[in-house]
Amino acid sequence: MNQYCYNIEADKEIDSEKLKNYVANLYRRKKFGDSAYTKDEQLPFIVLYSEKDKQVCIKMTSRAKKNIDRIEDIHKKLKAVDYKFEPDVKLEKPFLFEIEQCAWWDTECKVSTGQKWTSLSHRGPYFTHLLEPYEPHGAPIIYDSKRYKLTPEEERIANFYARRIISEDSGNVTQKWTVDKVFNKNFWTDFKKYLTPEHKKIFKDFSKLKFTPIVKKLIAIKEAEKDMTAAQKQSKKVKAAEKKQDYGFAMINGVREPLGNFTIEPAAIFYGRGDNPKRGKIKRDIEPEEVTINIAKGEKPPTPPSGHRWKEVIHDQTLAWVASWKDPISDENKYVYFAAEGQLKGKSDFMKYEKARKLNKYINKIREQYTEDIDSGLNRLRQLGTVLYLIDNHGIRVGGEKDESETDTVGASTLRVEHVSIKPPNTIVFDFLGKDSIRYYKEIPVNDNVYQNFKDFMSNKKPADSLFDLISASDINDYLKTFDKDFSAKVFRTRLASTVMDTNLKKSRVKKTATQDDKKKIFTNANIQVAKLLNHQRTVSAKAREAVKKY
DNA sequence: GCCCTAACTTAGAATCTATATT
DNA sequence: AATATAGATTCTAAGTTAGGGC
Repeated sequence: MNQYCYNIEADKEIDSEKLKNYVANLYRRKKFGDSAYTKDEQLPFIVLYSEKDKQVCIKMTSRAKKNIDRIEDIHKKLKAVDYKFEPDVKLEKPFLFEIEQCAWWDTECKVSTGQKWTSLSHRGPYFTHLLEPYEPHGAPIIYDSKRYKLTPEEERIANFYARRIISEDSGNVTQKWTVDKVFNKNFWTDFKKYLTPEHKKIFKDFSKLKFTPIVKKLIAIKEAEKDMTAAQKQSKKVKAAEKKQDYGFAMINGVREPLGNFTIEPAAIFYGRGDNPKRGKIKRDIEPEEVTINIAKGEKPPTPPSGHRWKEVIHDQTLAWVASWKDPISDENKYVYFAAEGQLKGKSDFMKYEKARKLNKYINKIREQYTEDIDSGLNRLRQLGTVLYLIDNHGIRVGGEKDESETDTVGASTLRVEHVSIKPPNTIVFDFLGKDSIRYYKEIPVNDNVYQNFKDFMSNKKPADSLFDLISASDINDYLKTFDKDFSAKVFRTRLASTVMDTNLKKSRVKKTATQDDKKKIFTNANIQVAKLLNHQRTVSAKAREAVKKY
């Protein structure tokens, strides 16, 4: 992180801008009577002020070792007088601000199941729409060749659509949503709810609405940002960093850890994947009144934005989240969690691989069992065995039940007759949309029993009928629980991917003479093998995406 | 027991940013 | 200096599953 902070001792209100400037000057050589730095000798840093922590911090924008050495050298030179900003405002000695790492593999930091934490405190989530109110730009919308000035609220929503037009015109996006009928219909239905009664009367037909002036305006704003002075750019960086400093961390079990997403999702267009029937709808702003806060008992609950209150404050030690609200589009809960590098996520990631390791020990036994079941006299068992065969050998997700308001995608247990075809003598062709509507197309050779089962489960059924009609995801998981409580369908996918990675990486160990470059190639190749198996889109860049598509 | 959903993991798309190239 | 590129980061949608509630 390379950030150093000073605690502030003050008896009066602090002029934070003045203080930040004072601290910045400590890191400019002039302060110590030396000759001024040349342009490229200047230290790359920004200065942050945190009201919440009563701290002022210097944060490096480049992590180069030589810069850190120079910073530390300056700290050694600081004298008592340097710590005195004003008669009543003093700084304490600077300390290295680090994300404290709690070793989750170590007993010291053991998070027991059930109880996730013993102490928990935080600043509460950030509400962009309340804390950074929308500033209208005034560009009009065109309806039937006439210009209409929008209210700030109308304009804000129109911006969402205009921004999408800009992204699509840039050619760097994969979807052309603005020409999609359902997307436009959903957007228009919701946009009307934001229009004033007068505009609603005039704007009758979405296809007659033109966003061109707004598009132009937004592009101009972006261009202007590029032309900002260095100082303006710097001040933008400082603002973002200060926000993160104040809202982006929480104290858990006495350790300061970063949160993953500390802003409540702002209003936006809902971009569902594939043929999600809700694509294009407008996701509205969430108010503090809808947000539940989870914090330790006895800890002071965070202050909501002024004029607002929280829906509820709870103290539940079995939960890993800090704030939650209901998403109005999906009607499902959204959460503010800790970032991946923290103890909770670290620990559960560790346990995930431990489960995969355990499964690897049992795998032969389980294979023996389901191979026998594939050939069972009971149809239900034959289906269970066949689905497990797909999950185990081909990493296909188990697939849960879905209703009509969701995208029609499937997994192994929810495959329908229309998703498979048989290719004699022994090949099954899979062609279906999986998670995120990613197409899964594979021709898989199978043994006689599996082949026969597919034939049987397809016969006398309509294309839209379920292939494995006697079982569901929970049956698969129940079946796996008979081997061990830690096993579930997803553990197979983790085990399979880990095994493929391991096998491929071992190739680099075979040749002791392998160069760094060779190793890199082997690693890249191993990654590709895993991605192929798991049917992942390797979204590295637009160009790579294109290449993958062609392939 | 079974159904439902809260809570948690996984993942693609878009955007940002650092660096290489011209 | 301007532009191109690739890798990192951000954002949030879409899965899975344990366990609560009947």
